[in-house]
Parts: sequence; structure tokens; C-alpha cells
Amino acid sequence: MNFKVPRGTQDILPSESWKWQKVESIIREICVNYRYKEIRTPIFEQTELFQRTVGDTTDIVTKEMYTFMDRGNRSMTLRPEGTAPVVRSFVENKMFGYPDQPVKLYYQGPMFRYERQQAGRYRQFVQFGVEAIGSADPAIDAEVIALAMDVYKRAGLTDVKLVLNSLGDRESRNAHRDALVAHFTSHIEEFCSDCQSRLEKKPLRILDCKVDRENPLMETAPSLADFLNEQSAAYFEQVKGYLDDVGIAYELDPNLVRGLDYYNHTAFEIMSTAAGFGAITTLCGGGRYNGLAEEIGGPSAPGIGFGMSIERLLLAMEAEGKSFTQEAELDVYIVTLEESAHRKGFKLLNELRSAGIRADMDYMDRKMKAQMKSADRYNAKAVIVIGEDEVEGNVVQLKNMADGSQEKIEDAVIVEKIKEQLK
RNA sequence: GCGGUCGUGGCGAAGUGGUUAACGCAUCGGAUUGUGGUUCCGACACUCGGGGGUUCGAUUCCCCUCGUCCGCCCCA
Repeated sequence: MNFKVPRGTQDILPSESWKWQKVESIIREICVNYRYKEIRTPIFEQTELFQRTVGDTTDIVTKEMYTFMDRGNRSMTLRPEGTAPVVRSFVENKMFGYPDQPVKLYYQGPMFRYERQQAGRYRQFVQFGVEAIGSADPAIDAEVIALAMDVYKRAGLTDVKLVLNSLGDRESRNAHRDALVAHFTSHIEEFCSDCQSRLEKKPLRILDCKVDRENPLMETAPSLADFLNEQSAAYFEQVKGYLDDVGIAYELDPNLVRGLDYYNHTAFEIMSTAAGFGAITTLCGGGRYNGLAEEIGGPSAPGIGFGMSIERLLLAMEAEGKSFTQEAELDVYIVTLEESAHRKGFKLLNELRSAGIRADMDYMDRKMKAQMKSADRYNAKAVIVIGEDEVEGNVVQLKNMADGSQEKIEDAVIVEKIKEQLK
């Protein structure tokens, strides 16, 4: 019987995991800079939470959720996205009562969507996201976007673009919705079956359709921008103004419609424009979700946030030929020649490690030459050779791997000597 | 969910209906006894994703299955 990772999941092996750690530390540093604090929510939630907030008609809810009944016969779902759980926690823990408002949170962890695997798309993927809840200041929209852009900048990416749109408030959206229905209804049979059902459920998403992209009715469709009421339009102008002020370039796309139901006002995506990137170019998606907290049963608390995939960040780096630098693995490698030397070596190994020195030795009973090769492979800065003579003489041979020089050192001063040499 | 592609040793990768399945890298051992990154020699796939079928005989042909990668839809 052979076991394999479940489809759409992956093992992140040591050859890759160090890059993840780099990204994670960048994320943490940036969040500290912006004063966002980490929140860790469960990996599964009540199914109802996602149905209600993400939306009954969305792809996520209709066909991508990992849903199961637990032993108490409750329907649970592996989280497909991060915002709903965070807002749930915000409401449940009454964070709206915290003295520091807005509440600025970030999370990082696996999300699950049952989809067919493809480049940059997995069934389990890791998302980093932030949520700023409690403020309706357009400046914080810009802050959240700036934070996301900073992550890509720190990762060395240059081929990214920010795409921006406003979905407006409820009143604006309803007005637009009515106009869309009026526009498409008489010719809806020309559209794909998806669009036909979208007409009733969510006509906005017809604009998003790739299948019917060429239909002339798309061109002439009423644009949401024209239906933004005064407040919505003013809000969007201010967000753009703040972005302009800090020099963040953006592209306006009136057809950018975020897939989840809870979005309104500011919506944005950050995409990779790197040549050679796969078909999926969205690195990050986010937007404002005023009203979501109420939807969940909390008080009115406007919010904005984004989610970005770590996998796609790494893919984008690869596409751009950017990479992190990897440090040498070891300070010291201990080569031992026989049983008594092995014992002495192991003891010394412990002392070195206790002193904060990165050290390792051979556990494969290899010949000296092979042990030296190992030391070389691990990029050890120094090698300690212990044989019969050294055991008897209470000394050790310390070899500098860079220049090949070697000297005999008394056991008592070996740790000090190495520390000195590593400086 | 739909379409295409591929599946040979740790990795990369040839190959043919028929006795011993190239090669490269890596690994291990050796080239005067205790010293690396070069060189040379040697070792390393009862087996070609799994199951079934055709055949005297299949890794190579057919079917099913699992999986990969890529694309569509949609997203992160």
C-alpha cells in the first residue's frame, strides 16, 4: 500500500520550507511596523458562517467547501477564506469594545477549497491576510493596500500591479443591479448558462464572465461607476487620493468584482505581470466589508482587509527570477574516527550547541573522507577531527575549511577558540 | 465539474513486443594506513504508477484506475 498526499495538497520540504520562513518573517516585521497583531482562529467553523457571509451563490459556497458533519451532527467546514472567521471572532470576543480602535489583526495559515489543481491553485493553500475593523476612514483602506504592496516589495517583486475599483454602498449596488437586470434581460439567452443564472442571483458577476467577454452587451452594460451615489463616489475619491499621496500606482478596473458577497466600496487585487507566470496571476485580493460584523450578529463595525497566497508569492518570485539568500548551515562539523572518538565527539557536540554554536557530526559510520565531504556539503566553517591520538592527548584538531589550515587545540579551550574563530 | 498532457532507480532522462532496461547527477566504497570541494576505478532498478486484457512473450499494444502537470470556470 502506497500513500500519497491528497490531491491538491503538497509537502513543503526542507529545500523549500526555508523560503516560507523568510516570507513569514517579512510578514511579521511588516505587521509590527503597521501595528497589526496576530490572531489565530480555528481551521474549521460552522458551515453556516461561510454560507451567510461569503454568499450562497458564490463558487466557494456552492462547490468548493470542505464540509463535514461532526460527531454531534453539526455541519462544519474547513475554512475557505480568512475574513469571516476573524470577524466572527471580533464579534464573539467583543473586540468592538477594545480601547484601541480600529482593531488591526493579521493571520496566516491554511485555507481549503475543493478545486481542480493547477499552477498556483491548491486545495490547501496558505493565506496571509489582515483585517482592520472599526474604522471607515478611507486612509485605512490605503494603509491596508500599502501593507500588501510592502510585502511584495520586501520580497523583491517588481512586476506587480494594483487593480482598483469601488463596489459602492448598498444603495449604489442596488441601483446598479436593477440597471443590469434591465440591460441583460431581453438578450439573456445569448449568454452562457452561468450568466443566465447569475442574472437572477447576482447580475454583477455577469460582467466578470470570461465566456461572454465578446458579447456587445458587455460593452454597453451600465457601469457601476455611474451608479455610485454621492457618498460612495466621494469615499472612493478619497481612497485614491491617499494612494496618490503615498505614491502607490493603481489601475482602475470597473469590471473588478470581488467574488465574495460581503464586499462593498473599495475592492482591489494585486496581480503579477511577470512573463512566464501561469494563467493565474492574482496574488492578493481584498476589499471593504462594511456590514459584515452586523451580518454575523455584532454591532455595526466597518472593516477592510485582504488575503494573499504565500504559494503565489513564491511562484511570482520564481517567475521574476528573484530569490532569498540562504545562509550556511553549520559552524562546525565534527569528524570522528573510531568508537572512543565518537563518544568524545558527541560530548563536545553538546558543549558546542549549548554555547550556541551550530554543530553536527556523522551518524552514518562513514569513512573520514566521506565525513569531510559532509562537512563540505553543509558548508561548515570549521571541522573538528578526533581520532585515537586526540582522545589520548585530550586535544582536538581544528581545521578552518576556508583556508585549510589546521591546529591542535586543548579540550579545555575548544569552545572559546571556536567562538573566537567564528567572529 | 470539463479539456489536454504525462507517469521508467533518490533526482534528471533514453529505450524496444522477446535472453543481462542506456546515460547523467547524487550516494556509497576504493586509488599506501587519519583529512573536503578536482580526477580515475567500482557498486547501485527480480523492474518500468496500480489492476486487468491481447500475445508463445509486454516496460513497450488495448481497457480501467490512481496520480502529475497544464488549460477552462473561478479564485488566493
